[in-house]
Amino acid sequence: MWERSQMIVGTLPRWEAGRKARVASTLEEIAVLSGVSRSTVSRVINDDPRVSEATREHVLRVVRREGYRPNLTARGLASGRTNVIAAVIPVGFENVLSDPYFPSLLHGMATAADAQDHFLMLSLGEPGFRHTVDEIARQGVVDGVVFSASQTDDPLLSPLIATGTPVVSVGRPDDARVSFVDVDNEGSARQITSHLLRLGHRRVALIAGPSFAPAARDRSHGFRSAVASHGLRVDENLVYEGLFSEASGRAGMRALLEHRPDAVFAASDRMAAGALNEIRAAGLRVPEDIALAGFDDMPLAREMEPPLTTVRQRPERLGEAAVNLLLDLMADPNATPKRVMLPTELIVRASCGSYLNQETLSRQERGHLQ
Amino acid sequence: MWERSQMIVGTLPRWEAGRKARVASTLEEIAVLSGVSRSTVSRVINDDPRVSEATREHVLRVVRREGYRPNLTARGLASGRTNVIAAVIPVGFENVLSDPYFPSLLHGMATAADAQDHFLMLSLGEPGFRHTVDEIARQGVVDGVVFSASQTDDPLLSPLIATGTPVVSVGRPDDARVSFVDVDNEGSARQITSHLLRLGHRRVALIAGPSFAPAARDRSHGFRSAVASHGLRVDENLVYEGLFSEASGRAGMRALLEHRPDAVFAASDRMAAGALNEIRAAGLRVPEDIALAGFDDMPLAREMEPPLTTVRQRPERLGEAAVNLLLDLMADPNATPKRVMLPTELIVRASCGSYLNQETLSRQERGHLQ
DNA sequence: TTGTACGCGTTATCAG
DNA sequence: CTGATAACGCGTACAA
Repeated sequence: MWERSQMIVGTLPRWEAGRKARVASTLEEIAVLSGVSRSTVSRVINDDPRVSEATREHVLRVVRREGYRPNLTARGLASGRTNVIAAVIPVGFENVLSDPYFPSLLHGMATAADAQDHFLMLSLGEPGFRHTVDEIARQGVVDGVVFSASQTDDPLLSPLIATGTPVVSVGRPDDARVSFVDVDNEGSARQITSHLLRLGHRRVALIAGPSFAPAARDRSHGFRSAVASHGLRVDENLVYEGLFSEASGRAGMRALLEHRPDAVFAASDRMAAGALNEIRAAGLRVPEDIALAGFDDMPLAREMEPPLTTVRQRPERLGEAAVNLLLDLMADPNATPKRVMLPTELIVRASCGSYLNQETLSRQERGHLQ
Repeated sequence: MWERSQMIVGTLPRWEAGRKARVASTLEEIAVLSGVSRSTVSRVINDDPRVSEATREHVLRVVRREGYRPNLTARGLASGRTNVIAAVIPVGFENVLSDPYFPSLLHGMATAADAQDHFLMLSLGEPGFRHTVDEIARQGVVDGVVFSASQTDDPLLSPLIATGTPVVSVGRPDDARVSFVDVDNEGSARQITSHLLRLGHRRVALIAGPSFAPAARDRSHGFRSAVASHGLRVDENLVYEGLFSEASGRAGMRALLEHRPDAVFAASDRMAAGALNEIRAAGLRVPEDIALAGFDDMPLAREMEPPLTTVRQRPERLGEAAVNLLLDLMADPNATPKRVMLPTELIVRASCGSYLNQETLSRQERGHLQ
């Protein structure tokens, strides 16, 4: 049963409609008002040192009085730079909804861009859209692009690179020419897997992410490396490849249970959540029967029962780092591709059983819980 | 206990560094290549009818062959319009994280903007940021602004309006001069309250949103209007003003329980979730002892136990409508302020007890659940 | 129907 | 240190 409220389109009482504040709005006007040439005003605006302190102060006074702001379009045409960078987020809409990763990432990018006097243009890059990133780049509207795809061989990337526009990828892309920022997926996975092994677990299973995603591959490598360095063999029966989703985590756990793991590392918190449900459905307990660990430290991780041991990454920092790297690249056009790896934190909670160690728990609570 | 993985900055192997594809990139070049004047090419690009079919086809062929794209900066300078609109989202970062409202809204705005050949510039408008919206507008980088604030008397709004830039607000603002899009908060609240009353509840309580928010005020009015139209008096002991947050919902419910309500309408799903927790903590059941309804239809609403009866609004549609209205306004500069009200849907789930009516349940399931 | 010429507001390159 | 003046790439009256 449902009802619709109707759609209403109306008109508001007319006010003092858009009375535009009268301000001097061109270099020329400021020049006349302060009795110097356009060029001098331009120099003042751009902090060019070749201006006497006296005229600079005088001109600045007029500029402030008139509330003058340079027209960025004209500046862009003359200088060839627009001070606009694009954020391309070609991920399905579902993903954006289910997880605060992208809002955080965007927030970080917007913060860094603003701090460096740049503007951020949003491009979703979805299949049905008319304007693709490379087109936008070729129309000269942006000076550079931060590219954040879920599939790192995204079809939008190649044409974009071909335009010669500086690009930074968030997450390691397949194409080795592009600079990128990323968290240390492999090292982090090795670390959390080692944590499970040090707690005494010997049949540690892996619910991996999709192998087409570099991040997933890196996490799998970290897992294997940790198992090997503890002198164990990786039992391929204890490895399942999922899709980062809760459903695939659940399916993976169902498959793995036959092989009696005593611990599971899921390469995403969502898959860990699915695994937990399946473990419960099988009548087993976490962490008493099976220890569980995830990756991402989504809000979900803290709210799970028991709270999930996981790897914390900070999407906001990724966004900031991506923009800063991009601006570096833009400053030095023929720089070599660069990469920036951001640190992660291992967040130990109850799901892996280490809460049995009281000292560990209290340190954890002081530092990171809640 | 936690460990940090280290930050790594490295350099990638140098590839065929940024080989920029060679393309004809100005009107002039195209003109030469096709043996006509710049103006003619310009006319072709802009679909000016005053071009013979023959030359049009010829020029278009060259344009396509050369992969020419007009420089939007130059076009902007010449035409005075940049085809860029700004999305201003001056809400705390926490809000963006906790709820898919803003990602949805942005998605809708991006979709509509792209469909109409416009670009979307993101401006968070947070207190610490250097570049405020009005400044951006005055620098001529955007043709119009969609403003989506939580507080509708946001200090950014007045200076923005003073610039004369077309503005559309998402949600009714205090300032009557600005056009806006909104959902019918009052009508929807009246509808869901009536639903509770029709189910036989007589002591229906309200957990309202903050009175500084027009949406909250409108929902409160709708509630009161429904109660009155059922011939009842509003018991002010059964009204609590919260902050839309879960914590305030919980606090509100604690206060209301003393006055023995048999139903509660919370003006947001988050407050409803808080209320549910408090009801549980008091040893009462939903819907047997107290019926519960919310507003928003966040994903949370479907996942609650019991699932929450609520009002569905579609932030994505709001975003599309806002952009479309803005473009209308931009096309007609001295238009009067307009408003667009979007429909909502009453989503009936188990939390209000109407699941006792089997017919209602099955229709609901067919149409809207899952 | 097509071409000429000017203007949009800035930056950058020259002379002075 | 300052001031002309030429780009920047495109739109658009106006003329042809």
